[in-house]
Amino acid sequence: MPRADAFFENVYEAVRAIPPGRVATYGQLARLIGVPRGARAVGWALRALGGRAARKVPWHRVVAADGRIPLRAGPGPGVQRRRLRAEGVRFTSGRVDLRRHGLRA
DNA sequence: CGTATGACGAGCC
DNA sequence: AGGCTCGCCATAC
Repeated sequence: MPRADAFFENVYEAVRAIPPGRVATYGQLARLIGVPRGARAVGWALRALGGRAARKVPWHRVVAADGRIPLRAGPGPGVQRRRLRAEGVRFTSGRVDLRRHGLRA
């Protein structure tokens, strides 16, 4: 059972569960870990992700609810976009096509 | 212990 | 459609 401070771990675990070629939104992840309104907190957790730990977590598969990539993400939005593209994620007008790559049940 | 901050989201104007 | 404000959650100070 989850410890009280397992929030970050839960976030990372949820992100790790995102298959290549697919993306999830902050709010969606928050919901998966049982905190429906914790989208911002999820962002906090990912931000706390150091470069070292970032190697184990596919943070680039996390985008905003509208499919757009936050400008303050990781090393830079360009990196994230490039990585997603490398996984076959399609972009439409700078936005990820969530209907096609969104995390679905 | 109260205030401020932030890789967000939904609602309103 | 686009932009602004308020609300939520978990930290930092």
